[in-house]
Amino acid sequence: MDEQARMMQSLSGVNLAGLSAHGGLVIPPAHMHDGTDADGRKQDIGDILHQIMTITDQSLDEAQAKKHGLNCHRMKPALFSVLCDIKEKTGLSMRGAQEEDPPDPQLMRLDNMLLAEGVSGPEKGGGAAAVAAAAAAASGGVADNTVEHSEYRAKLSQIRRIYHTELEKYEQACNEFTTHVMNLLREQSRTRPISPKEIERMVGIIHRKFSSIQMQLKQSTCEAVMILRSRFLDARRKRRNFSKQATEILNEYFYSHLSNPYPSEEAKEELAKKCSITISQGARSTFTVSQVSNWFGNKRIRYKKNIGKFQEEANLYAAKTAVTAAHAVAAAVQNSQTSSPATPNSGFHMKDEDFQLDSSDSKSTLLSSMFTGAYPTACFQPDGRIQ
DNA sequence: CAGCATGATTTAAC
DNA sequence: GTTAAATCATGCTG
Repeated sequence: MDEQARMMQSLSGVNLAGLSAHGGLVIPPAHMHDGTDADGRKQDIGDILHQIMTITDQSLDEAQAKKHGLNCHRMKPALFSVLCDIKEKTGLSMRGAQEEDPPDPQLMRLDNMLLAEGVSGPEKGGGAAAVAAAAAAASGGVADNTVEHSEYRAKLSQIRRIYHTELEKYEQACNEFTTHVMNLLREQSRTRPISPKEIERMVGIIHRKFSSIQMQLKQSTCEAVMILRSRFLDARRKRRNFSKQATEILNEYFYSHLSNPYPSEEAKEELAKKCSITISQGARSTFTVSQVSNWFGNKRIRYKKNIGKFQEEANLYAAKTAVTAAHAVAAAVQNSQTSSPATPNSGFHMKDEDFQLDSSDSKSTLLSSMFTGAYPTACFQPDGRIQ
């Protein structure tokens, strides 16, 4: 502990004779009235100071004996209070520099992240919710309960455990060390002037040191979580094919709206809802609108690029839709009503000008094809010709 | 393992 | 904001 050495250094520089001028201290006049007497006292004080200064150079037993001697010295109380006063004065100048420092922004960032990831903060309940939220956010709102997800959760709780045990260890070590230092200082305060404020300051220093170690722990924990996230929750890396049922629903819509395969926002929501309901092995528990958009975007471009390849699929779904439509018509007829099963929306065209379309609705095309025996092939051709 | 299928992302146009 | 188009990265199959 070089605190002691520093103190001694500061004390050694104190010229007791100049104290009144320097530190505003006044040696009691009783000791000053006689020059010889004052000289003797000065000599005495110098002697005491010398003993204090050299105490560290001596062996433990010797020092102990010297300490005891000094403690019992008749000048001790007076000198002690003088030294305390000097320290108080010098302490004033350093107090300004060592004021409460503002919370470290870096540490705050780390804390916030750990809290958001569910590593720090409340146990399981809230933490798990935060994890689920993070997972959903990472995979574009898809809160799937897949195998990887539970694996992710397991790994995260492992990180969490390590983090907490380490944190506890640090806290314990910090407390132990603080107690130790405080005891040491309290013990020392019997022989050298140590103000409570000084102890407080020392505790602050220790805590800062330990919190910087804690910050390293938090930093590496954050890194671990980031790595885990990128490995498990990056939707792009962990692409999963949609279930057969979901693809079927989407394909049905696509081929029955081949002339205008652009579902509205409501239609997308409807499709997303329908696809979410479908359950099959490895299926997602939710199906987002953006996934529907992605699917239609991919489907349109891929269909357009190679209509021939999709011909068979188109026929298949056309037949399927035709059967459904036929049932609908049959039901309508049976109800002896003349209303049409579908509302044609004519006069549209593809976003791409090259794909100008016929004015007939896909459903009416399908219905008429049922009776002619021909399925609609492509409603839009790559060369832009109307079919 | 190669090659194709497919969901997601990026970029640029509107 | 949506979209087409290109591209990426992974899943699947022979």
